Amino acid sequence: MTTTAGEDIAHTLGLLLRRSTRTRLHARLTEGLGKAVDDLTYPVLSGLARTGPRSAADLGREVGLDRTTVSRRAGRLEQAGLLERRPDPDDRRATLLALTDDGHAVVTVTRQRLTDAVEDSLAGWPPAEARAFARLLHRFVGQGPFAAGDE
Amino acid sequence: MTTTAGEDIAHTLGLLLRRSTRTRLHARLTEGLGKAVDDLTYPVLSGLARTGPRSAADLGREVGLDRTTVSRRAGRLEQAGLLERRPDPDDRRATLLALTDDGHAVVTVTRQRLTDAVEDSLAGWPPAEARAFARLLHRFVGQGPFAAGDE
DNA sequence: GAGAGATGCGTGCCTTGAGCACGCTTATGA
DNA sequence: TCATAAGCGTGCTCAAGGCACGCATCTCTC
Repeated sequence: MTTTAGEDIAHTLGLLLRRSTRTRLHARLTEGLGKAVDDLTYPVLSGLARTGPRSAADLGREVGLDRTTVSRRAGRLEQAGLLERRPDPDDRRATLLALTDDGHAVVTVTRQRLTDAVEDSLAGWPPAEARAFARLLHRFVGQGPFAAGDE
Repeated sequence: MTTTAGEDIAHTLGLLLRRSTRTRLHARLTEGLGKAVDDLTYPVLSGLARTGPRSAADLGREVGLDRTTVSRRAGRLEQAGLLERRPDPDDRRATLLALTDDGHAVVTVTRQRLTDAVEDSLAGWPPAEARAFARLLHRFVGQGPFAAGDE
């Protein structure tokens, strides 16, 4: 049976986005980093790594969660020593969430593990195909049905 | 700054797998299909569509959920008329979860919407690149760090 | 400079969802 | 025929999310 490229890609994306696929990958990437780093709390770490210290409300707006939810997740990471709360020097009402050195290390390790896993799976590929795939994937995700755009 | 293909792909995958990305896509694909079809219950529908009628325990094993969890999700879909419970003709203890015609329609519509969205985003691509991307993505997901393999 | 409204955060409360344990029904095998 | 296993529903408990309230601080206007 013939399929169009769109059908084929849609089907493959379905597999990729499946919950079981994601949780397996997440478990693998964060193995041994402590139980505080789970699929709920890791986005807090990586969100802070991306932008530097900021408030729970700000981070919550980005990820679509209530600020109290972010704050409680941050609390678990704080207990694990991966994150600290510091008073905002410019606003004494505000509290900034900031990664500790250990917190940065967790993000670095996790990202490196993903990169390693990807490179392992590309090991047998002709370098030109790997680069072509990287380029096409980047373009697709940037403009595809996943781009934020409208909200 | 130069990046390897692996780094680039890993970074792009990070974006793709982000929760906000997924929930936005899910909302878009299931819009107007009734509130019973959410990100928790849809996998029940698609799981049944994939294999035909089967028990909650069986489906739960596949997706890594307790049978009671699957059964309760199925209950919501049943109330919405998307799914029905039928006695297993071969085992009077067992109950099979089976899609109704409406349930099949929901899965069909959702899949079609994903295909359409993908094809829209490929509209400006040279057909050869689209086909190449489909092929490379399929290969990557099949062998990459996402493949089940070890459990 | 002072007071009113706005903004930021923590905490209590309620709802939802997940999984476990128990009990009942039906299969299976000695 | 009876003991054991297997399947399912339901009650219970726990974790997590969001809302609302209260308090502290900021900002703007007069």
